[in-house]
Amino acid sequence: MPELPEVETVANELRSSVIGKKIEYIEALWSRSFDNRDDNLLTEQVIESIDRRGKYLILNLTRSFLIIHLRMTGQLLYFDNESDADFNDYIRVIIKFSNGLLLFRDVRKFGRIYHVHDAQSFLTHVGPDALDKKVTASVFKNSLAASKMNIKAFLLSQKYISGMGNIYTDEALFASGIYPAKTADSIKRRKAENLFLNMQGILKASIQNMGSTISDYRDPSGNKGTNQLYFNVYGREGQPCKVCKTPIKKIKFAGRGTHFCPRCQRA
DNA sequence: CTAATCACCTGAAGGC
DNA sequence: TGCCTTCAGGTGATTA
Repeated sequence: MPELPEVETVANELRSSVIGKKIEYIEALWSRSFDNRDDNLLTEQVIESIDRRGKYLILNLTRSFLIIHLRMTGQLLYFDNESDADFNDYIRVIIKFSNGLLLFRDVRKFGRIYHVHDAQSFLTHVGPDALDKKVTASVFKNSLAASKMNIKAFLLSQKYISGMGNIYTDEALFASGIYPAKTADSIKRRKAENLFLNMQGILKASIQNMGSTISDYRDPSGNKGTNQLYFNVYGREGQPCKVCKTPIKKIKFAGRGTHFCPRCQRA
């Protein structure tokens, strides 16, 4: 479900609701949703600050970290009053503060909350965030030039840059006129720079729109995003391309539903 | 190194 | 109505 803009929206909302709150207890109703990598006590720890890297949320606690990945259907729902929460509605983890409540709701149970002592080493396999300032156009172009992967799989991999998912990858490739199966190292530097700018522009615009809601995504207040109103290819199979009127095609590629305009994105 | 498939889960939607 | 298949904002392991 959530890609970089949705996770960023969740992070921003959580910053305004749970920073400074003290954990009273944590309960995992579905044990696999909470990976308590050690039995360190979380009780009494305070959420000091919140970071994000790609699709990972990082809650910096007094002495350790909670790292959260929402995967496909995960939601973090915040309540000032416990009486407003429905504990039976696919709730997998309960985080109770001395004042306030954070519920991890996850229909498909793919999401995870990891309790770790070293956030950096836990995330070593995750590449720099797609909006990180150190990911410059030149860094991006060089990593493309060094890879023989198709560009769709490259952007989805999280290894070179993190945060891009199926929606924003399809949208960024359309905006750049790049065929999804094109090899990363075959994209000319001019075109690669264009892809970089489109990718960041699309991500930032979606953050402005509080992310995209297709079905499950909600922010911690239960609100949907509105960025889905501006998709050019995702979910538009058979509808006319907004640029050239050619019907948008959907194929299975890199293991995912892949939307593109056969005319604007020539092989 | 890259690519493809399965696994982890549940629910919605479409075909018959 | 009901059954069966396919698909879904993701990723990690395993197999070619």
